[in-house]
Amino acid sequence: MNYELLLREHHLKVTPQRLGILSLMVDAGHISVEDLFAQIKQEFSSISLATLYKNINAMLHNALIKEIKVPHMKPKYEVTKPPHAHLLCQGCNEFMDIDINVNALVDEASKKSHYQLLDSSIVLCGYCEKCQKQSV
Amino acid sequence: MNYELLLREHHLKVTPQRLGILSLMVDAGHISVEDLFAQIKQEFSSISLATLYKNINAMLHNALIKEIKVPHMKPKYEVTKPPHAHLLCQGCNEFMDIDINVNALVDEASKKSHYQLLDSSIVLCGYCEKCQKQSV
DNA sequence: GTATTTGCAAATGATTTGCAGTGCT
DNA sequence: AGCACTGCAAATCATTTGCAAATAC
Repeated sequence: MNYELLLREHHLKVTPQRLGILSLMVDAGHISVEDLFAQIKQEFSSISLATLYKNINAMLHNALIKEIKVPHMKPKYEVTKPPHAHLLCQGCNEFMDIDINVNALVDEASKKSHYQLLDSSIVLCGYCEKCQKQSV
Repeated sequence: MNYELLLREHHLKVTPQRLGILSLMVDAGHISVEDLFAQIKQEFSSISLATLYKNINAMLHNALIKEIKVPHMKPKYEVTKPPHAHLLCQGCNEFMDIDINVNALVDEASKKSHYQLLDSSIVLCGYCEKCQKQSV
């Protein structure tokens, strides 16, 4: 993925810190501020938390990235993708996208409520295959 | 609703503060810590924020109530109900339950992922009928 | 060259903790 | 009686802000 272009398309100047943030975020899929800071410090030992927060906010503002609020966890951030749902394993904390038909749900909600729906935030919680077996 | 019984069933002692919290939470449907504190102070002028937080955490721990994390807003709390979805209007901040078929979505996700799914957190965002008209 | 971004330090805001006194069962 | 709950004050943690120096365009 071309992160320079991605930043320019969203009217943000290209800086090494921002390229690093995007690259780590894409690699991780979803990442918390804390984890992102720990990882990016390995590349830019001088980066400050304030810079990280400012950049996350700038990217949120331009919808380059999206904040996902997860029950009982710190918020996570992902580079914006088409509507999808998330799965959280309460055993091992695995957190992943799942490709299911979100549209059907949104359409139904829209019809019933007469809302014009633009965005969805869906997290399904439970236990992954591995953790189900271990908990027996 | 019998709040005393509800507390006892969840192994929590009955105190006037807790009865007040539950009553306000049920009346509001969903409420933030801030709003809850403002409202409960009218009844118990001496209640402290620390007590409110401790009680919310105790009730969360026993699954008497549930935390709902809403994009761009402070978390809200509701007394536990059967699985459902939420609607948020980005114009007027109306926040409400919507009765749609969450099961279909959960089943699909479960089949695809082999997760055992126990809980869902669903917020759909957009504009209510009124706000759609006003924004023209 | 100008405007924006960075990194630091300090400020703010939200939530938690420790403790002494009070209330529930 | 004994343990849990309350309220206060202080502590902690996450995030934001102001500012001077550095960087992007």
